[in-house]
Amino acid sequence: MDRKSSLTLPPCGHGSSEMTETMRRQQELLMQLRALVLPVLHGVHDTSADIAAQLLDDVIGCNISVASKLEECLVSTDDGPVPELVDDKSLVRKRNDGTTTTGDSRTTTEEQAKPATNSAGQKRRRNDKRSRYLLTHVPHYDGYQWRKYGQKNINGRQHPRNYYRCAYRERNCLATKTIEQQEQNNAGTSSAMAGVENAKYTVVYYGDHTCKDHNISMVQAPKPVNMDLQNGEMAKAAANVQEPEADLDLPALLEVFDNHLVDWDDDWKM
DNA sequence: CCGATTTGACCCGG
DNA sequence: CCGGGTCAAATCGG
Repeated sequence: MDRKSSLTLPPCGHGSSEMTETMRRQQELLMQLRALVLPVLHGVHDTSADIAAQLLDDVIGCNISVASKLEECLVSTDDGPVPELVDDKSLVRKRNDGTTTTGDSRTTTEEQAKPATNSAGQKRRRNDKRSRYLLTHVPHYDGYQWRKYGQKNINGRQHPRNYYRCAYRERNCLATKTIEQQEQNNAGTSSAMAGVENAKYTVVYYGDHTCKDHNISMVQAPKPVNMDLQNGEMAKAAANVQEPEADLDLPALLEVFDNHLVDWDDDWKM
C-alpha cells in the first residue's frame, strides 16, 4: 500500500530469524549465480552483458541492504538469535608523537598534529553501525578495488584476518574491509576437495565509499593467492589444494569468483 | 621501474 | 598486558 516514507522498519517480531535465514540463503544463491554468470559474460563483448552484470549487482546490493536492516532490527528490538553479528571493534586510528626512543623511522609522518577532530579522517572509529558483514565464497571483487594493508592472526582463529583499504584512499575514500575465512566443519562432506571450493569468508565492510565512480563493471583478480595460507600452515590446504590450473575448470571460476555489491546505509533506491 | 603485497613493528583500547 | 588494527620498509611481480 502506501509505502513508508523512509527507513521505517516494520516491527520485527516472530519469524524474523526465519526471514533472516531466508535472506541469507538468497544471498548465497545470488552469489553463486553471479559467480557463474560473470565469467561467462566476461568474454561477451556486448553492452547487454554489462547491463546484466550491473543488474546482478543491484539485486545483490538490495539484498544485502535488506538483510542488514533486518538484522539490525533484530538486534535492536530484541536480542534475536543473530548467528554472527559483526562486532564493531573499536578502532582508533591515531599516531602518537615520536616518543619512541627506538628511533624507528615511524616518525616520518606528515601530520604529527593529533587531530582531535576527524579532519583528515585520521581518527577512524569502527564503533559505528556502519559496518556490514557478509558471508561469501570469494571475498574479492565486489566492484571495488581494494588494497591490502595488513594481515593479522586472530588469537583463537585458525585463519588470519586480512585488512583491505579502498584503492582510492588518496581520494576521500575511507572504506575498509576485513576478510577472514571461516572455519567450516565439513563433517558431512566426504569430498576431499570441498575445502577450498566451499570455503567461506566473512567480509566486514567499514566506512563509506567516496570514490568518484565505482562503476567498474568488473575488475579482474589481482592474484590468485590464497589469502589464508601464507606462512606455511598450508598443510591441510596443500592436501586439499587440487587446483588443476587447466583451462576452464571450476577452480578457475572460483578464482574469478566475485563477491557482492556493498551497499551503504539506506541509499539503495528502489 | 612502478605499484601492490608482505610482514614485523607500533600503537591503542579494554 | 594483551588482542587487534594500521603503518611502512622491504619485497615481489608485471
